[in-house]
Amino acid sequence: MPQEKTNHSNASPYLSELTLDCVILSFHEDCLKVLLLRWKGTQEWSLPGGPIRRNEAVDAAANRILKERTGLDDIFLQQFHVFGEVERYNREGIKYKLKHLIDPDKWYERAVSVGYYALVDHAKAMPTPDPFTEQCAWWDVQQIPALLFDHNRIIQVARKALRTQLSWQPIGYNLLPEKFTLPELQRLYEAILGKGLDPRNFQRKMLSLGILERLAERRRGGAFKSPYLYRFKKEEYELKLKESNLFFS
Amino acid sequence: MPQEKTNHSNASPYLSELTLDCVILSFHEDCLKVLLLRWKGTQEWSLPGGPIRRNEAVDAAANRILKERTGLDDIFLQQFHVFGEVERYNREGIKYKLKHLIDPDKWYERAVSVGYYALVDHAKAMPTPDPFTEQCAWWDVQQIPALLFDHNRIIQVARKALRTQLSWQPIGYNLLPEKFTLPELQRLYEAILGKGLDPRNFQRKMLSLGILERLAERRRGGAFKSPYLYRFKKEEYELKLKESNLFFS
DNA sequence: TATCAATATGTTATTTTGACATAATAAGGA
DNA sequence: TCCTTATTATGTCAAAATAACATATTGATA
Repeated sequence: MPQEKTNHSNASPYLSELTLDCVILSFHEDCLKVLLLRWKGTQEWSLPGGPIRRNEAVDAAANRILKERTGLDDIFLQQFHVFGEVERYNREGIKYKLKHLIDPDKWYERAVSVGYYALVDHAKAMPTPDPFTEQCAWWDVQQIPALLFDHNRIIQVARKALRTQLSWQPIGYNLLPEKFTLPELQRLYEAILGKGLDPRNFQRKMLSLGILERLAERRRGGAFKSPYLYRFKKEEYELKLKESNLFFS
Repeated sequence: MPQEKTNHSNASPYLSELTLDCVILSFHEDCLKVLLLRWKGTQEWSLPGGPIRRNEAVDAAANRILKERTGLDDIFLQQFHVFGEVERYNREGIKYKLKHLIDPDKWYERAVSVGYYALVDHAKAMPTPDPFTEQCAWWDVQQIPALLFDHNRIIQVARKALRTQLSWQPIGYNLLPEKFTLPELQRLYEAILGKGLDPRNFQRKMLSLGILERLAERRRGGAFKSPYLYRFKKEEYELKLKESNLFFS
């Protein structure tokens, strides 16, 4: 509902008050990784993100950024929180650190940010910097440095939202390669939940969801018993994603 | 992460691209009610909401609007979705319907809206219109008319989010009076979930959460056996609100 | 005091969960 | 070729949670 105001036909093709930040997660070497960008001429890192075009839906902008930073399309991308504190964006320290890239006088007064998280296949993603940055790399979520803006907090909130999602929706479709083993899936769950799980109980629970298909193939190459390969049953998986209500069946 | 742009020191004290909408719910006569506003000189209804001040956090704005429309403070208010489609706000039909209130030339080009829901005590809320509206009233969620903007959809999404919340968090602290009976609580759950529940199973499950305290008092006045009154144990309730992870205990 | 409507309450079978240990296998090295 | 080692696959049992089900009690009213 609007307050009356002037219709300032802004020349910029971007919204000036709203941005988004993407917590893009992958799973590699048994660790959760998050994609970060290093700003040109600095050692300062931040989340991928950016402004929203005036003719672009917010969800579309999130998909665009995911595509630009990883080359990936058609990925499960979840809004999880709006970061709307007044001082989250415009802080003198940041302006100073980035003044060689952005004129401090042209800094946004304030930017509210919509947080998204995405889960992608580590092997398929092609990390790509944006015009302000010169490096795009995966960081172990356990070893993230101090980031620009409130991005450390955004990652914390995303991880909590992801843990919550895990409790009533399946996870893993985009995070794992098409074929994977149950121990791999278990390690993914352990990485997200931050704790170990019993393999027997894990298998029982996972299989009971009815979203996994065991293949005849096994994985070879390790110095150990060959594990079976599994694949998600796409339809059943999507169905579980949509359901979501557990209480009182 | 900003694109470089001009720092247009906007004269308006409000953000021009971001608004919020509040789905304020209460429970009365065994039905879920939602608070709606009727615009001056029209029969058009919409959700409470509005713009965000430039020096105000988004969550603070939601609390302000809740306070302005109901007189209530300190209520559980939950962000549940960002509505960011390009055409959701600026549609010719709406401009025309409201042209006697807002100059169509001064209409926002686009407004992204953050959706919040709140659960309030029907008896304590004082429905109060805002400057654009002349009536503020409770509507049964089953009987909502066609609303302005995308507000019907916003209510649908809010109700779904609420059902999901119900599955892993307690509900009812602000929705019910301080003292209430188990059948009342059950009817609240039934209204939210849209289905009947078995009273014996409901009681067992609710009591097992450890957030209810049975009082010595009973409610008098009905032509039937006096039900016991209960009260939420605030601390345990807040704890349950914070926990939230159910999967693999 | 009889009736009525709503409330309070308990049992059982089924399902789900959590805790727990061992045998099988593939590779690599002796 | 065989032994070692790391990893995977798998089953049982007790406890807890769930779903399904019906009746006795009470307070007001007629």
